[in-house]
Amino acid sequence: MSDPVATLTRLLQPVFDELVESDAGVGNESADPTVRPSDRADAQINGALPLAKRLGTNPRELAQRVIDSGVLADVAEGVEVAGPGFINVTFSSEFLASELDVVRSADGLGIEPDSREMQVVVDYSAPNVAKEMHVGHLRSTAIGDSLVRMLEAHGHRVTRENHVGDWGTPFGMLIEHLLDLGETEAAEALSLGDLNSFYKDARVAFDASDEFQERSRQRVVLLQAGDPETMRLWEILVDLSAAYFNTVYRKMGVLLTDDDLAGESRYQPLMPDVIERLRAAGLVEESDGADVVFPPGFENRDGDPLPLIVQKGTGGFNYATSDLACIIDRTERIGADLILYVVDAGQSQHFQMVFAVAKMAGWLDDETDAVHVPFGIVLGTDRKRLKTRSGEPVRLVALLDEAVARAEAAVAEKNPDLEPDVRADVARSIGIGAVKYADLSTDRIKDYVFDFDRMLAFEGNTGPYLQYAHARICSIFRREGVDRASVRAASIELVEPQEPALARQILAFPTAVDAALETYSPHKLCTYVYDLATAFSSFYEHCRIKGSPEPIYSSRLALADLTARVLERSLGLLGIDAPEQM
RNA sequence: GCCUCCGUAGCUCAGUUGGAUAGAGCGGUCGCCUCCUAAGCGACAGGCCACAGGUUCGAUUCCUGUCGGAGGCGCCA
Repeated sequence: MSDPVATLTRLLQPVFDELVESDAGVGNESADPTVRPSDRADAQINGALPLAKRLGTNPRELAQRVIDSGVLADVAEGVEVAGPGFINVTFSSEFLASELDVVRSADGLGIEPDSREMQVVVDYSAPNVAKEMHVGHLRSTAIGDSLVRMLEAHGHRVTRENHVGDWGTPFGMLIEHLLDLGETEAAEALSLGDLNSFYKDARVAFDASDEFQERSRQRVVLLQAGDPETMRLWEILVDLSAAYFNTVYRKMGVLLTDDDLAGESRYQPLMPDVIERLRAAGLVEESDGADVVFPPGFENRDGDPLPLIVQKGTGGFNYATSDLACIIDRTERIGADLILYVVDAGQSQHFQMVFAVAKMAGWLDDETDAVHVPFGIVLGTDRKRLKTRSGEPVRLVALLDEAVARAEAAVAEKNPDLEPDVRADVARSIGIGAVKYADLSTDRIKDYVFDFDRMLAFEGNTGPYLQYAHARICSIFRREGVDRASVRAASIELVEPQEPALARQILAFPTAVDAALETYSPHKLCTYVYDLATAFSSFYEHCRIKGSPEPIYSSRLALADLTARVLERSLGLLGIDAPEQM
């Protein structure tokens, strides 16, 4: 780990251990040095206070003993005891420069693979076949995509699973509507990406005609029986929808492909086995005609035990059964150590119950964990759930297209010299990046306000600001006629105050990724990148590169290059492009 | 009624597993382009961290309660 704050912790841990061991009376529980970034110095060591309490000594004296150990001499140029016993540390420029040398020669820019390589399954996106993707799918897709990228960067094997809704009673209606339209006409309508009207028309036909309803019910029976002709028709719907989803995914620039499709239909054959195994474990009870499992600790509104229904009174299976089948499949076939469900917060109790039952059945344990990664809803500027004027969900593509169009207009205005085809690419990167960044940059558990003006304002904590910082650096090298790779061996000299500040921010990169991954919160990485871009902008204003004498000139170019690499990598982990000009 | 999540500057949000004087951006006021992209930088103003207790040397952070907002609560997915 190249982060100097982490290095400090590593250096100090033996010192704190020694202090604990030297006092027989306090047990051998280790003491955390508690090193934190500080606004009064580069870092502050807080661990002396609680330890002094345990040892019954004066905290300032203890802090002085920590300093007297001498371990800070190699990394710090300023060390002082402050307040009740804090130790303020200012890193030496030489130490920071040597840490930068380590980072810039490493592919991971400081990121290192986890000691335990895990097989992780990430369940995200999950649109419905023959239904339009809307804002609700934006969050799951963007957050899941970023988590996948971060997990892979940490050396884990990641299986993406797109749990599309491709099964269930609505398909009787959809297939009958397909037949009524005629296969070729229906195929044309669906391939245009107009899934909304297809679904709605089917619903209208269903509501208007008893005969249609009856046909639909018959069709569901045929579908569940695996009737070949019905399956063929069903596959048309699935394939056309998947093709449409792919156009959206390509537009968004996420990793999902057809290989990641793991629809509900895939788990249908596994359902009876779920019931059998639950029965064998003695977990199934009969309640009001349904087969259920009562996980402890859940109650309904009357205070009675709340069941997870695994087989309906009609004999059919439901969502819970399917989720349990998924868990079995993912742990036993894929060998998952960890399963992430990037699904809205409203499903929280459902997942808690499913996981509880899976643990009762022994499908999940300490070695194999399942985690619900919940997120809040997208609000309009009126603070209500984002909808169109007519009250319908906003189509995701409409949202993305408008963001790109607005970005294109802004680029045309701010940088009219850009070649038209370059401009289109840049506008796409900016527009999509702005939408994703707005989604990823706040704590996912909270609802957030979707506001084009804000996310595309190109100022403040937005995607475009970050991309701008990166493009600016690329521009420096273009203007100077210097190849970026050529400065990577140059000696780095940190002179002006903005230079060590930028260095410290660069070195904090792996810590930021760790923190984001620890709680599956991409916004922590967003906060980091924003701080990095800010540190660079400040450096750029105060530390002139062009015309500076050597070795300052090369040093600053090296710092700029490294900043750009970390910016690009960080944005990459968020699934956001870093254009070279804008 | 029970459960979960949320409540921080006028607005939108951070706050790194309890640390000193709570930070950004937008909006407001004021500076900075004969100079590498001003899509920028610097400064000022703006706070009872919803409220009340508790634990602690120390609480925006942990616990309890109250108020306010959102969501969930047996055969939809």
